[in-house]
Amino acid sequence: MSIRLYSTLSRKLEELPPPPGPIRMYFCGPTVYARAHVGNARPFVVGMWLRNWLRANAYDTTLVHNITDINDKIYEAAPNASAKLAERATDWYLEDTGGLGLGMPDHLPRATEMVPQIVSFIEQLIATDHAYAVEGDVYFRVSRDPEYGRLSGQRPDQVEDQEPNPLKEDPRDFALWKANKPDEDTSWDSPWGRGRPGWHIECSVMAEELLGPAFEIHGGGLDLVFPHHENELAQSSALGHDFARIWTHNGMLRFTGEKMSKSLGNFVTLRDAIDEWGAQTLLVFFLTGHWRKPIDFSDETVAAAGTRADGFREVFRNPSEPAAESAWSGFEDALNDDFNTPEALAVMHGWRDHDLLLRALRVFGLESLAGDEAAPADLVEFAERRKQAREARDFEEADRLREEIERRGWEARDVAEAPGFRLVRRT
RNA sequence: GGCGCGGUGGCCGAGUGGUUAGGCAGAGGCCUGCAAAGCCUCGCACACCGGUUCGACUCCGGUCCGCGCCUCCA
Repeated sequence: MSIRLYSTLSRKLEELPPPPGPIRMYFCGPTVYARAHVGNARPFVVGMWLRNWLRANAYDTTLVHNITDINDKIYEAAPNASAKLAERATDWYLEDTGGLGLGMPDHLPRATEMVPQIVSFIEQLIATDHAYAVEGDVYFRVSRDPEYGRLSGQRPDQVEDQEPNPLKEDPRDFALWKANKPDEDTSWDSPWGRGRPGWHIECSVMAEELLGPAFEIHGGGLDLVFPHHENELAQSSALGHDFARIWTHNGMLRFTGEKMSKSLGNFVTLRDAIDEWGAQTLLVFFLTGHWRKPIDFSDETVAAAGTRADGFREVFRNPSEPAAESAWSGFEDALNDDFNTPEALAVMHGWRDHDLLLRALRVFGLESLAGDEAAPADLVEFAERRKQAREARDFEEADRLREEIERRGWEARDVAEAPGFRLVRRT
């Protein structure tokens, strides 16, 4: 069975070419002006998992995940000090996503590293009449693109009115380059004067610089379909580039009934979530929902994911039972069919074969579930004493020791095999 | 107003025109000094109303409800 993914652009499942591809992927990363929240992690996680799965299937893959470090948001958050904030927030993002234990994408380009390429891209758009410069700004001419709206389904004439901007020929036009303003501490030289790139152009440029003018998959949050991705597509199409063939948009993370977002204030930072629940539980949590659907982040749903993670750990504490030769295909089919992780999880729960389970967990960066943490020496000693107490039928002492161990966050289990007990970290 | 997604058993969550999803929680049992873990057993679920069909949770139409985008947003 070949691998298929649902594409927003075609509104249907698209088949990937056979291995080794190549499959080049671009997943939209964050604008760095604050600590990332759990919802921001979803595209990162989905992108890394997809790359893992493709590699497991002998694909040659390249994953680009950008850092947008030039943006209105950053200037607003730190007037005259945006560069410093962007740098710090970039470090946070790398640290927090790194904490998930999934490794890193192949490239993490930053907008500030590609300004010359952005300028040259804009020059080409002007030269072909797809853009126009006015008073130090440059705008994309939406009316030149008869296909504008094909990704999002938005019709330009139906888009709600925006704040009027007298410099624009048409209110739907969007900025490619913005003239430097008083509170903005970063700016670059350009044919149109000092200034900096607009929002969407950096993604077109970073993607094409690293992946070429035509690549396989472009991912990102569902909230980026319009206008961000629509505009990326318009910019690149204007130069005759195919740009991305398959557009994957992950569903939003919901928290307290609504999309988790900084502007609504209903968010939990990724770092806090990792501290509270652990990376493994968080990853299993993401696994419980299909990537395209919204997923609810709540104590109940995350705790349930934690219990599932425990279930997998438990499998490795018990002897491996070889699975049928066909066992893998259920897992494979689930992931090949639009990367259906809830279905894949269901298949995995039936497995008692260590090698097989480990192979599957590896796809999701969860191979660490296979190894138990060693207990502190003093707890091992408690467990030894508990064992002796039990042998002496001093059950009061034995129970006291068990409670002591539990107070320290561990669980004492009596087992038949040597040494007669097992210490398991409680999660 | 425009574009789009969804409503499945206590909760999460796949899926299919007619056969068990799976997990979490809960009940009973085996095991245990008691536990824990594990194993076994247990749930007449598919928002509502019409229609198509021999038969629909699954297809079509409508209604209600929820969510996302149209403004910064993963």
